[in-house]
Amino acid sequence: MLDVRRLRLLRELAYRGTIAAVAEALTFTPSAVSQQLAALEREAGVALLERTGRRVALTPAGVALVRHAEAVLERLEQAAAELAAARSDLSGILRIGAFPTATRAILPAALAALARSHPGLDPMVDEVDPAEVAPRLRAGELDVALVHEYDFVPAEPDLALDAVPLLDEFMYLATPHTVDGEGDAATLLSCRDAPWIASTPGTLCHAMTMRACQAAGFSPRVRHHIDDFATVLAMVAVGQGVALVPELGAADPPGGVTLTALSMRRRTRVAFRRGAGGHPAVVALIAALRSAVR
Amino acid sequence: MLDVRRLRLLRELAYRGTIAAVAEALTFTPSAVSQQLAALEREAGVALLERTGRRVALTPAGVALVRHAEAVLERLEQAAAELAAARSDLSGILRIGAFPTATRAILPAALAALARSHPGLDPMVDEVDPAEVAPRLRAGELDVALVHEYDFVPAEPDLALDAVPLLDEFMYLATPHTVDGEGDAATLLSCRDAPWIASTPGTLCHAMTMRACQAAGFSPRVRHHIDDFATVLAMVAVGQGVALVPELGAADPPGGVTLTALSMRRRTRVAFRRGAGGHPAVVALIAALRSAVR
DNA sequence: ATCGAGCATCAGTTCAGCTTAACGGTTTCG
DNA sequence: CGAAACCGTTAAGCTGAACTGATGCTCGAT
Repeated sequence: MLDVRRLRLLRELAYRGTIAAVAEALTFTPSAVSQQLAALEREAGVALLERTGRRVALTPAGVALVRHAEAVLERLEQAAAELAAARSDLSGILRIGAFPTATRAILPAALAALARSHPGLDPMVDEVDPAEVAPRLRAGELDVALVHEYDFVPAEPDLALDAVPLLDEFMYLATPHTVDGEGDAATLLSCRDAPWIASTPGTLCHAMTMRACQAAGFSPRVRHHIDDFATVLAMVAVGQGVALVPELGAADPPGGVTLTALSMRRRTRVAFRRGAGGHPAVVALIAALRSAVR
Repeated sequence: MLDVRRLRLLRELAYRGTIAAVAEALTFTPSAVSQQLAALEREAGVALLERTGRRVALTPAGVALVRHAEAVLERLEQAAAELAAARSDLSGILRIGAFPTATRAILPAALAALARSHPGLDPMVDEVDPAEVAPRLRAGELDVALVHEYDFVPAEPDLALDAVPLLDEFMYLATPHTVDGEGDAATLLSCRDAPWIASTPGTLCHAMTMRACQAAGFSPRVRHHIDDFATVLAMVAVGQGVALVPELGAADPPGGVTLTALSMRRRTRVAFRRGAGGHPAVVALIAALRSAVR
């Protein structure tokens, strides 16, 4: 019988590309991963890995096996969820990943609701950029995560993960009040020469600002890199630049800031390992999140 | 993550009912099985087994988990089959279970065809009564098995196994020639007072004879217990009794025997572990069997 | 040409899981 | 009603699988 732990390593290799990365993700040494994958190949009787240069790549047989591994792991996840549902007391640790805005705007109310409905559950929050969510969910470092995607930065689908929608927001262009008034509403293009405030490079929000401007036909001149939208708005208010902010980040704008709704939207979803959608803790958290965003 | 080896033990327990039987089937000690199931329960966090008297029974949660175990094991079987199909050379041992008549009437030609088409494959035949096939397939002691079922002895469906039809035969009533002729054709009922020849008690064929007679309204007086149908017919020929024989067992009847076709049928099928239907060795054997029965 | 990154291999160690042995409870049979 | 057979559990000890750490090799980049 094929060893499921080894199949898990193979699946992780399919996502991460190198044995070293798999080892780091699952807190093993590369040596252990290499040995286990070699054992899997011996079991399989077919080459699963191809040594290309100093890396390894999956053979077609390896890719095919990964698909089976996904299915098996999904079903095991489902079984675990059902067992958890069968337990009368819902307790234990629930590791939640969330992007900063959600941590501030949604999670407090959601965790309060969760504590009321399921006092035995022990939520642990990690601030994680959506770009890093998928690997950490797969690796089991997180159980649930809040992620978002922008019109210009669609999330690629992940066979190992599943998600349900939570929130659908407008994006706003934040500009400082000008003394003489602007007459027309601000547009992306009208800000092409203004200094911009974006998030830290490498984050999804940073990519969103860059691509939105590029789609409007220009490359923004970014002066500040700031992740917290409240801070961003404060900077906009004092004329340090313009910025794109989502509805959640613009809930309580300071004076001196004009918010112009754009047609761009941001969709927030709750992601989890495929098969874990029936887990009572996941169900409970989703319910709490929904109640928190009304 | 739930341990699949332990899930396999749980599934086996669902079929066999006692830990001792599971241990024997998988060649462990009862102690090992007990320890592993205890570990599984600890992992699950829910009671899976109920101690009732000196036995154990599955709780509802245990039954539910077995369903997941079936699905996981099926998918693993499928993955193994696909890997085998990816191998250029089809080699290795193929363990075949067959009931005696099939061993004699079908397998020689089938194995010859198999050896021609796949010389690298190493078939090993075990004579196994259909009643014992299911556990041995599940336990992995057999890879493929020829089984049959009679109208009166339907095989109960097994979630862990799959099967494809191979052969559909008439059953014959074998009676000795009488000197004065019988006028009418013999019927089951006309033989109610004759001595009967049946198979060894405990086999499917034995059950078939008993139930067919009971359905006709009488209880047969069994004088001989003989499994080989050629021998049975020889005994019928010398007036030692009457018997029910399938078409395959009556291919070359000796003189002195009258064969009367009945409306009863016997269906022969090829069984294998669910998910292994795509295994190239299984596919090859089924093709060889089909060619052997024309 | 040299250095770093990445994978494979080997030896050593640790721990999960097996066996053996012994015990307690339950059913069955004389 | 007592004894024996059966079944499951627990404790103790041992074996082997799997992980770590060290070493070597190959490829690619500076």
